[in-house]
Order: sequence, then C-alpha cells, then structure tokens
Amino acid sequence: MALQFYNTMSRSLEEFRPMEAGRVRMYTCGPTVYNRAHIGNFRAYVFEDLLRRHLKASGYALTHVMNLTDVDDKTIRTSLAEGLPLKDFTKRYIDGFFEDIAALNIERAEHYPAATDYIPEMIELIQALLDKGVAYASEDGSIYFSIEKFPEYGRLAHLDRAGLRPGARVAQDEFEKEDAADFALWKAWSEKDGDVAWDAPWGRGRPGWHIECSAMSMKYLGPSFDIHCGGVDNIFPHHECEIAQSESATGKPFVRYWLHCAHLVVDGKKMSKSLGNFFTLGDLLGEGFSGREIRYQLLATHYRQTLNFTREGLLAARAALARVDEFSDRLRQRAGSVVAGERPEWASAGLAAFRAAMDHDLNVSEGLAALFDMLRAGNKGLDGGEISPAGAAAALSVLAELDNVLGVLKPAGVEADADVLALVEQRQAARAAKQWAESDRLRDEIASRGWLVQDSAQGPKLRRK
RNA sequence: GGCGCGGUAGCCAAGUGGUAAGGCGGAGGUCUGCAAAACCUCUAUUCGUGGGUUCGAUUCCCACCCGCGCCUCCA
Repeated sequence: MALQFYNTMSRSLEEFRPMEAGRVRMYTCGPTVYNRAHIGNFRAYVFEDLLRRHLKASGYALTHVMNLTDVDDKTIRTSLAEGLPLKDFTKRYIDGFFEDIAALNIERAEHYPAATDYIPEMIELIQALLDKGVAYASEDGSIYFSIEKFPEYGRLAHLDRAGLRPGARVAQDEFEKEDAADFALWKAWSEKDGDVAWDAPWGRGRPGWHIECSAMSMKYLGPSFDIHCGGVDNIFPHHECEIAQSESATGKPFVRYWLHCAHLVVDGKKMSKSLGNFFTLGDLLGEGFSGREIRYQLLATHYRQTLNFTREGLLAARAALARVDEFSDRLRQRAGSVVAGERPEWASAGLAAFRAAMDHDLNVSEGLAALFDMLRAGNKGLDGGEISPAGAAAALSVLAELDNVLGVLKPAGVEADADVLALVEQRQAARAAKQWAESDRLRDEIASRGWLVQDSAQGPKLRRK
C-alpha cells in the first residue's frame, strides 16, 4: 500500500507523491517565542516529527522548515513590559524551545528561520502584491490584502464569504480596511510597538503575522512545495491567508498536501490556566515524568483525533515503555556481540505491519499494536530458547528501525556504580547460602540506590528504577 | 446560524459491510527461596439512542441526544 495522507484541502485520503522524486519539501508552523510552549503545542510538533521521521524511513530526503515567530503583538508587548530589546527577549524563548524539543527527542528541522531575519523578503513579497493590485495601503500606512481579489479564499477552511460572520473579535483598526475580512500584510508603526519597526517603501511598521510563512517558505522551498502542517486552528485564518498571498504573488499552486493535527485536552477538558490543567513541558518534567513518557503519550493517539492527556495516561506510557525497554535489553543480552543474521519471521512481520500502518496516514495506534505483537512473539521465543544470538541481533535492528520513527526507546543503558555492583555480589553470596533475609535486605538497599535487581537463569540483572 | 470533529470495555485507543487491534489497569495460572520480569488464560455477545437499507451494520443512510473545535492573528 502506498503512502497516503489525509489532505485537509480535499478532505480525503490521497496517495502521497512529492513534486521531486525522492525529496520532500515541507513547512510546519512553529512557535511564537514569547513564553514557554505548552503541552498542546508539543502535540503538534511531535506529530510533525513523526511525519518527518516516517518520511525519512520511507526513503525520502527531506527539506523541512519551521518558522520562529519572533515579532507579533505578544512578543512586542511582553518584551516592552520586561524592558528588554525584542531580540534579547525572544532569544530566551527560542533557546527554551530548542531545549524542550530536545527533551522530547524531536529531530531538528533543516531550517528554523526567525521572522525578523527575513523582513526584506517580506517587504519584497508585499511589494509584489501591491504591484499586482491585490493589496492596498490604508490611511495609516498599513497594507492589507484584498480578499475579493482572491476568489479561492476560504477553500481550505470550507468557509465562503457569506459564512464569515462579522464577529465580536473585530479589532479596533478594522475601519481602515476596505472589507472587514481583509487581513494585514504590514502594520503601520504605533506607539505600542516601541522601537520595533522597519522601514518599507510605504512607511515604517512591522509585518503582519501571515506574511512571514509565505516569504520564508518561498525562500527555502520555492513557490510550490509538498507538505504544510499545523494545528487545526491554523486552517483559518492563517493557512488560508498564506495561500492567498503566496498564490497571488507567484501564480503557482502553493502547497500540495495540507496536514493538520487536532488539539489535545487535559482530563477531557480544554486546557486552560483557570482550570489548572495548563502544562508546559517543564511542569511535567518537574513532576518526574520523562521526556519520552510525555512523547509516547503525545504520539500514541492518531494525529487527527483529539488527544486526552492525563496523568494516568503518562503512567500507562511509563509501564508500556518499561516493557519495551525490557524486551530490548533481553534481545541485547541474547545477541551479545554477534553479527545480525536472518530476521526472525515475527520481526519482519512486525516491521512490515508497522510500516503499513504508518503509510496509512500515520496510523500510529496500529503501528504500536504491531510493535507489541512483535514484542510478545519475541519474548515468547526468548522464553522458549528458540532465538539464536544472530536472530536476536537481527530483531534488535528491527526494533531500532521502528524506533527511528517512534523515537521512544531508552538511550543506551547506564552502568551501575561499583558499590552497587558490590552489593549485588554480596546478595548473590547470601542467596547461595540461602540467607534469604539478608538477600532481601540487600535487594532493598540496592533499590534505595536506584536500581532494581531481577534474578534470572542467567544471573542477577540490574535495571534503573 | 455556517463549517467540521467525536461518542468503542474501569481508563487510553485502533478498526472493518461479514461478526470487536493494541496499551494501561484488574483476576487467575506457569516460573521463582520470595519477588521482579516474561509467558498463558480471563476481563465489550457488543461499538451514544431510535429507525432504515442489507442475507448481514459498530461500519452505509435518516433522525435524535451528548461532548468538542473553528468562523480573523490560539498547535
């Protein structure tokens, strides 16, 4: 079965064919760097990481761009409030963002352009739109895109002009627009902006939000590219506006496949600070959950499904991962340093099932089912002594292939200290002498140093608690 | 009002016009000095409710109930 994705534009599953054979160009909307991202943001980034990794595992070379929005109302407002230059202020949260994605084992994209580094490109793009007559200047020097010049506007979101209800959220400056639905390409400087401003041919100001994604995607990926992702909330207006700007400027189709992930809720409720269910990654790490436990839970629900994020779910993730770790350790122990041989049937079947599931619009739930089926078959084989060291080594490589996509296996094992190993020795001696009370005491002592000791036919095994 | 998503076991969560994956939790068992781990068995006669189409529906259609998202800068 060929790789297929659900395209928001067509609202149906489509076979994936990149524009250029063997290479995928994708753009994903990144963070606005005015605070630490919350767990909902990371649902989107983890989904995009899964997509990225599966594309790579499918043999594609990748050019992936994620923008950093470092100039907008919030970044300006907060930096002014803290009395910091904008760049210094956003740097803090850009650093924080990279720390967070590292903790979640999210792979780095090829490019992370920050909006303020591409102002000339944005100005050039806005000028092109002005030249084509699809944008206009308002009295205060702001530039707006005229959506009546782009009849396709609303196609992605399935909204027609009549459906754009003039809502309560109409901003103060709306009277400057010719049509309430027009959106800003450039915002004329106002006092609220402090010293954040750039000179453009039509006056001083700063870019609107949408234009950065058009300018920077064009810069790195060209006028047309394969995949554009974001959260469902970006469908309208953000992505709709990107299409209007980009296609009006280039006359070419902007994006071939639009993939949007659903939101997450916490304990079945929308995350909000007032409900006390609003978490940053740091909050959860502080509670003792690991990055990979959080990643696992964010990953385990299909991306188009609302994900229910719970503490209980994190504990379930912890238990599931412990089982995978244990299996991995068993295989490693069995394999020793032997070169991988032929793959056991259950391992190649597991890999095939996993790939097929992921090809089907990233059905990770089914993919994980393939992993656990594999795990059970493998453990059974190990219990029965039916797996050769070469077979175990081969199975280990299959597990590594799955984890190239999932990214949840524990890093290479940490060795216990010599004093812990000495306690294990003492305990073995006690056991040999059938001094069970002493043996149990030593086990507790080892546990107090952070290690679980498990007796097996091959002798005692240590596991990090 | 418009557009759209969802309601599957205690919890999380796939799925298909042909009789319910997987994970966590729980119960029992094998193994073990005891544990742990692993494995085995069990844990939804049923997929929000009521109709309809069909030989057959959780899956398609209609209605209804409930929850949720978007409708101008929120992943």
